[in-house]
Amino acid sequence: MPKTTILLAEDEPALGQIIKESLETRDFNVLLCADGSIAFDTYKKQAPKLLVLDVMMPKKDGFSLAKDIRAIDDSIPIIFLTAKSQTKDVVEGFNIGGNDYLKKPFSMEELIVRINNLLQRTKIQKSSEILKIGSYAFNFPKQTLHFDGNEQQLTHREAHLLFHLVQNKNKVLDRSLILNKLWGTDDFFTARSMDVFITKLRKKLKNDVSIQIINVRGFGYKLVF
Amino acid sequence: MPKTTILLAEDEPALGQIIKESLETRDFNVLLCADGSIAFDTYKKQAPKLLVLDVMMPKKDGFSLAKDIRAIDDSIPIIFLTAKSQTKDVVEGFNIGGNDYLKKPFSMEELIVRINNLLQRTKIQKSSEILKIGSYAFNFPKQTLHFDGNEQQLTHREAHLLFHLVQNKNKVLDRSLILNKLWGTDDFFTARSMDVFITKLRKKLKNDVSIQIINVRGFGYKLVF
DNA sequence: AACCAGTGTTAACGTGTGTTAACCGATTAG
DNA sequence: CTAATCGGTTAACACACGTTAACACTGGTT
Repeated sequence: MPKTTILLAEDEPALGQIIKESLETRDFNVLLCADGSIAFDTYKKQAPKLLVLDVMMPKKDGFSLAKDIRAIDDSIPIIFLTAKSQTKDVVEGFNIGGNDYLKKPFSMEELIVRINNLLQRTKIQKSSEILKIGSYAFNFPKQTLHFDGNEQQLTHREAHLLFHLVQNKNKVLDRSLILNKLWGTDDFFTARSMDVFITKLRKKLKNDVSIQIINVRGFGYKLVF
Repeated sequence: MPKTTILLAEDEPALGQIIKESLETRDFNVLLCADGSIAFDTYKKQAPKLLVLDVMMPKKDGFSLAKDIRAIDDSIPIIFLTAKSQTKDVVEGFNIGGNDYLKKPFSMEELIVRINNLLQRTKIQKSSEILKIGSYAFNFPKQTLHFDGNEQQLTHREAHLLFHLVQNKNKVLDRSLILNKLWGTDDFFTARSMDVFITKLRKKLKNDVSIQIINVRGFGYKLVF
């Protein structure tokens, strides 16, 4: 079993090193970054499984970093570390999409417990990799849709687009967000391409009439069922 | 829209009452229980959506209670409250299957943020939220209006405007308020645009003559039925 | 190398939504 | 009574999106 990689963004070298070593004794692979902007590059290159971000850092702080990462990845668990004890910051942290929040000083054991808790949650989500969409069953890793005993195969793009729609069900999924995430750019052609895939998904989901992919003009799409 | 019910198990009456009242001002329905065994009975009878449990309580403590509830329900979010600051307890809390852990003293705002965070994660589908408007059935998430078996599709703007009218039924819905909320600005053109949508809604609701969107000159509109 | 099947992109055309404009009636202030 | 304002209604318009099909690219097979 390969080690789980954790990205740790902490500007204070001494503290960062201690946390890194502690986590490594627990069999994690730790990428220590001294600043948010370095962390962002490292994130893109190394694809860690979890982020531990200090809020106050030079150049790019933890909140700003989290915001950028959330724009392209809304499932990776994020834990904030902070010396601030104001509730305001906790609130902001959760609003950005952080999953947990630890006030300094904290004990290593507590950090480890929270890391394991979050990892387990995402593991459970992944193990129940079959998502229910109305009377359909959507197997994301296998890229299949089941309805009433029959299976249809989805393509890579179809599956990913549907996955994001499901994750944001009953919420409007922003057009440019998904374009940037799946296509990498948001221009005229990719937008038209996306329209084509929406059409394809609607066709493949038409057996259950209670499922709808609703367009919100100028914003994006909303999956409801 | 029914309120979300939260079960709060806290043996100290003064603290329990304060938390209860604070949560109630945030529009939660709170079941306050003075002990774990009472809480367990209440849980079974009332089926709350989330648990906030004090760890140290007479008769039956929070951990023991959580263990019993987890045995029959492994999805309900659990938040532990404790005066203990030992990491050992945090660890135990997560092991039992708690989702979050707050050390006393904590700020109410922080508790509320964590509650909302957990609820959002396990959000129950609001898609079954069907509002009745006279003899119409209005499904807001699906943007549909049902009357006598037939369905009409509403556009995004129509649905939102109608939603706000319904939420303020029999009350005057302020013009500029709704303009700012739906359009973002309140100028001549958006105001005329809104008039057009009022016309559209009146047309789509004309099957039931008892429904009226009444104009209050200079103020706004009132939906009555 | 030629072929094929599968996937995604581009193109072309059609449809729907929301904004703007124009014209009208109703209400109210002076 | 008259002018000014507000809202009601319809239609024209621009543009975002829907749909279909043709096209191009990829990787595998013969």
